[in-house]
Amino acid sequence: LNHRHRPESEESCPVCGDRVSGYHYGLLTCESCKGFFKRSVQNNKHYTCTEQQSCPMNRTQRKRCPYCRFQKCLAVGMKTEAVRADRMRGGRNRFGPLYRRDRQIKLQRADYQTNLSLNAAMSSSAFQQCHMYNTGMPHSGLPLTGHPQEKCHMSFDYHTASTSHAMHRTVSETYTTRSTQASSSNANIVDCDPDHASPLGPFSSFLTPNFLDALIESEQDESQLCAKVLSSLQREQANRGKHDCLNTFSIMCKMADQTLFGLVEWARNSALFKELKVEDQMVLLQNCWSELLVLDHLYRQVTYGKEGLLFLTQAQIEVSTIISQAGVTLSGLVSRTQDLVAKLKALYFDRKEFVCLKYLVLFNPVVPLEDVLMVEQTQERVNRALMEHTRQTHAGHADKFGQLLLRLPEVRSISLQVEEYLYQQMLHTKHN
DNA sequence: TCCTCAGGGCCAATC
DNA sequence: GATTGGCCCTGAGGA
Repeated sequence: LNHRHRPESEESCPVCGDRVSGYHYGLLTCESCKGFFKRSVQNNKHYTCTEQQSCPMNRTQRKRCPYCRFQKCLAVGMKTEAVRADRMRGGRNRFGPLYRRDRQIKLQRADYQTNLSLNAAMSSSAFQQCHMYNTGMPHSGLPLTGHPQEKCHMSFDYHTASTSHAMHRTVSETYTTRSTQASSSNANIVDCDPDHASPLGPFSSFLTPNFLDALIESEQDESQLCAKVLSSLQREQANRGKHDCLNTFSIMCKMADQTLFGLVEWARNSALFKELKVEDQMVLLQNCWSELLVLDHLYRQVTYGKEGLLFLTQAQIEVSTIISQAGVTLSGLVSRTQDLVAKLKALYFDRKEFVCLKYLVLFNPVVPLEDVLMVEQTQERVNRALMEHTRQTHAGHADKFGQLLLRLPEVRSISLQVEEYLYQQMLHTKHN
């Protein structure tokens, strides 16, 4: 058999969904995207998108927009530095160990999947089984006895990445290669794109008086985010077949999974965040990923949720249903979160305030950083912007600024409980 | 020493 | 003429 048709080729390409032919430039992709990525980097291509820079990417439409295709290649983790500048053929590159680890992870995941299928068949509680699997840690193949805060440097995998460990993996792996490649082809391509060029650099828009407006403008479109999460769920369901439907908890976990990727992308695309060194970016993200996730969930509930219902993309799930199905810890978490949602609703929590809180959580100077000053200054600027915004838009509610800041410790507390819960599940599943 | 597999190149097909 | 994508060649590293 040709090596391009190994068992792993059963997987679909994270860029276009076509059949995977092997590891190419950092992860499993199809032959077509491999070639496209290679040509783009070798020829230093800079494409432009005639639409909204969010063109659909699948086997039939991948040729329509090279800009979106290349962006997707980068987003899923293809590494420009794996394209050889000297064009030397054959041999191995320095990603060999990464590919080996990734294979091990996939093997372990397959083992877990098999075990869980057997367990599920013997258990009366399908919910419990599915919920343990979908919290995702066991199949990540990471050390199970380490401290929760232990930093893991595992391979980047757009499809398998889940929850906390995967977050560390995502942050670590995505950044490791960039940090060592100061003159990466990726940077060249983006920087020389006339559509992205700015005489003052990427930070220029934040030198304007409308600091908060600049922050909001750089935010991802909410409907596109929802569409991404939804299409991911649909893909997942399509892969499972009609007799193996995702349950409520599975859906929640999958959504959290996708949301995490969205949040990492949000941070990485932020002009303020890009000003930091890669090492600092990693430290900040690893420090606050769960808070960002909780905050994102809260905002969604405040904006779209209804009384007694949990908003999940396009479906409303009764909170009481989740609490009745979940264990003590999880139902407690859901209740605490819903309490906080009620408080934020009472404050008329809006999108600009949500964005400010996200930046305040991200730019947290508590953790050890090289450029603490920049992080502190950003936090102060966002603080001032939030204060100014609440003063202008809620003149009758003098203390709104203070009330919003008081919610952050609660977010932190819930996020720590979420992490703790996930690690418990991880250990529980391992022992079983 | 042989085998593996992820690089690059080639070229017919397609745009 | 440019781009795509499937197939083949190459060669470092592991067994």
